[in-house]
Amino acid sequence: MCNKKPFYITTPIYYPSGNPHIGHCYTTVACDSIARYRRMQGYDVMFLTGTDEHGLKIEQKAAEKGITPKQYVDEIVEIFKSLWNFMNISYDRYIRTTDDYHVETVQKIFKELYDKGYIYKGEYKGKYCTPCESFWTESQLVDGKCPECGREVVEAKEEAYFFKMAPFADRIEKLLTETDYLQPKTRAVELVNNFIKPGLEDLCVSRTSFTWGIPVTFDEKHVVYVWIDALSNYISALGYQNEAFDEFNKYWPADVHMVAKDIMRFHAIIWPAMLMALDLPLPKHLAVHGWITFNGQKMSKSLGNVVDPFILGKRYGADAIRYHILREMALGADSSFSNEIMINRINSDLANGLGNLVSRTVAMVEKYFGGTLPTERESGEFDDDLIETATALRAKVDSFMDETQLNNALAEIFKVVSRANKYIDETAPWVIAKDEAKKARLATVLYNLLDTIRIVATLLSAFMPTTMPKALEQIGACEKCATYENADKFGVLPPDVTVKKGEALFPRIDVDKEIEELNSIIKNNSGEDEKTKKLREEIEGIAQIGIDDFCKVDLRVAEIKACEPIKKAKKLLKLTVFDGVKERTVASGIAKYYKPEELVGRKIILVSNLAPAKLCGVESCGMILAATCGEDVKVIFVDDMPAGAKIS
RNA sequence: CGCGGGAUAGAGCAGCUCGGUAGCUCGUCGGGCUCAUAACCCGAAGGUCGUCGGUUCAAAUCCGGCUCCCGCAACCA
Repeated sequence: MCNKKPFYITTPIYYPSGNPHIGHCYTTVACDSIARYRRMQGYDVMFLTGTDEHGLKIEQKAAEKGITPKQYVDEIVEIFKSLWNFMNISYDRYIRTTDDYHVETVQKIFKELYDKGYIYKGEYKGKYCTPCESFWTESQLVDGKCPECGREVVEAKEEAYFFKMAPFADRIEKLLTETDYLQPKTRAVELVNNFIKPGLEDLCVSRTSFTWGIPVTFDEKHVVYVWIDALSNYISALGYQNEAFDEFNKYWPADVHMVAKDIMRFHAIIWPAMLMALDLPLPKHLAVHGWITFNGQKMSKSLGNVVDPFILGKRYGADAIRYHILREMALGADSSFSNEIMINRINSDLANGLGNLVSRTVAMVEKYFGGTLPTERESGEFDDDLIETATALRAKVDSFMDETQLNNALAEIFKVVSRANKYIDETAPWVIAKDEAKKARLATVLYNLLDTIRIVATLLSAFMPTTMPKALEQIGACEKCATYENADKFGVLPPDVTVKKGEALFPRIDVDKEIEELNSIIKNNSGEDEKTKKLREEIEGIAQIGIDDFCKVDLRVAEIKACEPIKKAKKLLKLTVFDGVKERTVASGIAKYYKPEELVGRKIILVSNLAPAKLCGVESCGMILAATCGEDVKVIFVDDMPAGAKIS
C-alpha cells in the first residue's frame, strides 16, 4: 500500500472577485474526473484547488461593500466551496492565498529570488489615475482615460521590484517546443513567436499602489504582485518552505496543471521561469482547454449570458452537467454551450442511452426472473462480440485519459452503451422469454447485459460520481465487483445476481418546455436587471463637468471626401474629411461596421480640436462621433448641414 | 508581407502525420420491435471536402496562389 504512485493535479486558483460560473466548473470538473480516475487506478492522488485572494480589485470590491477584503473573500470562498460540494468535487486540499503558510512561503521565495539576484529594484512606468490610485496599461485605458472613473490619467512611475526573465528564455523555448509539457502543443509556436522571440520582458513582481497583498519582508511598503503570490500556490500547498505540510518531495513535480487558455501564458512561461530560478523540477504537463462559449459568444457578465451552475444542476442533477461539460470539451478548442445542446445531449446520451439501458435490463430481470437470475447458462450468437467490446473498453479509456482527452474517453464508453442496446435488439429477450425451455439462454443474455453495465458504470463513476453508484446498486453490483481492477474482466457479477429497480437515473427532459423556462429564469435573474444595473453604475460613475469643460471640445460637421482601409489595421479606416476650411485625415475604428464606399459623400460630426496622434502609421487629426452598444456601432450622420457647421 | 488556427452533408465535428471507396453525433425521412425513460434497432436521403493551379496512375490528405472566418499581438482619437 505504501508504494502507491503519487499523482498531483491542480486547478488554477480562482479569483473571487465575483461568484463562480460555469467556466470555473469546466476546469474543476475535468480535474476532478481525472483525480477520481487516477485514484481508481490506484494512484496516491493529491488534487488541489483554491482561490487567489489578493490584489487591487478585491480591495476595491470590499471597500464598495464597506467590509474588509478578508471578510469579502471569506464570503465568496464559501460560495465556491459550496459549488464544489454541490458538483461533488473531490479536492484533497483547498488553498487560499491568505492562508498563513502560503504567505510564509511567498515571502521566503521572494527573498530567495532577491538574494539569488533574479529580483531587482526598478521603476514601473504606466498611466496613473490619481483619484483611483491605480496604474493602468495603455491597452486597459478607455478612450485614453481611466477605465474605472473615466478621468484623465497621467504618466507616472513607481518603485517596484522586477524578476529577470531573460536568463530562462532558451530553456523555456525548449520546454515548449521540444517536450510534451504543453497540451495541446499547437499553441507552442504561438507563444514562442509572440513572447519569446521578441525578447521576454522582465516581470513586475511588487506594487506599492495597493496594500491588500503579501508584504515584501525586506521592504515593507511593497506587496508581492500577483505572479509570485498566485503561481507559487502549487508548491506552498505541499509544504514548500513552510511547516504546514510535508508533502513536497512526495508530490512535486505536478503531473497536470489544468488551465483555461486565457492564463496559459502565465503557466507556460512565467511559472517555469520561477521554478528554474528556484532550481526546482518543472511540472510534467500543462493542459490547456478553451472557453465555454454561449450561443457562439464568449461568456461574459455584461452580456447577461452567464450560466449559473447551481440553477442548471438543481434542474438536471450535478452529474448531467458534469457529463455535458466533459463530453463537449476538447482539449484545445472552445466549446459552445447552449441550453438546447445541453438538454439534447443529456436526453440522447444519458436518458435514452445509458439510463434506458439500465432501466430496460433491470426491468427484464425482474419481469422474467423475479429479480434474481438463475445460474444455468447457455451462450449464443452475439455474446462474444458484446463481451469483447466491453472488456476492451478499459484500455481505450486509459489511453485517452493519459492524454487528457476526457471527451474521447467518454465517447468510447458510450459506444459500449450503444453496443449493449443493440445486443438487446439482436437477442430479443422478450422472444426468448416466451419459450420455457430457453430460460438458460435468457438468463445468459440478461447477465451479459448486467455485467456490461457493471463495466461501463465503474469506468463512468469517475465522471459521474453521484449517479453511477446508483446504477451499480440497481444491477446488484457489490463494491468489490465495481472496481477498476475488474473493469477489463467479464463474469464478475455473481451468477445469481439480484437486481433492484430504482428511480430513473437520468429522467428525460422536455426540450421545448425547459428551454422556455430557462430563458425566463435567465431574463429574470441576470438579463435585463444586470444590464441596466451595469449601465446605471457606469453612468453614475462618470464625473460631472462644467459647461466650460464642454466648450473645450469643438464639434463640427465635416464631409467625408475619401475613405480607405488602413493596411496594417483590422479595425481602422482612414478617412479624408473636409471640415469647411481644409481637408484632414482621421483614423477611425469602424472598419468592421462600415465599408469605405458607404461613407464617401456623407457628413459626420468631427471632434475638430483633438490633438493629432499616430495610429498604425497614420496621422489622425480629429475623431468622428459614433454610438456604441456592445458590438453594435453606428456613426452619427448629419447630411443636411454644411461642412463646418458648429455643434453645441 | 506581425504571429497562429480554421473552411468537410441542415448543425457540430473526425479524417490530413504516413495520398488509394469520405466517416461520427444530432436533426430529417422510411422501416422494425414492444423489454424500456414515446425510449431502442435497421435503412435512406443529403457533401464536386472554401477557391484556383501544380505534383501523381491516384489528392480532403502533399506543394503554391487567392478568398473568407476565428484567436493573439497592435492601433477601436
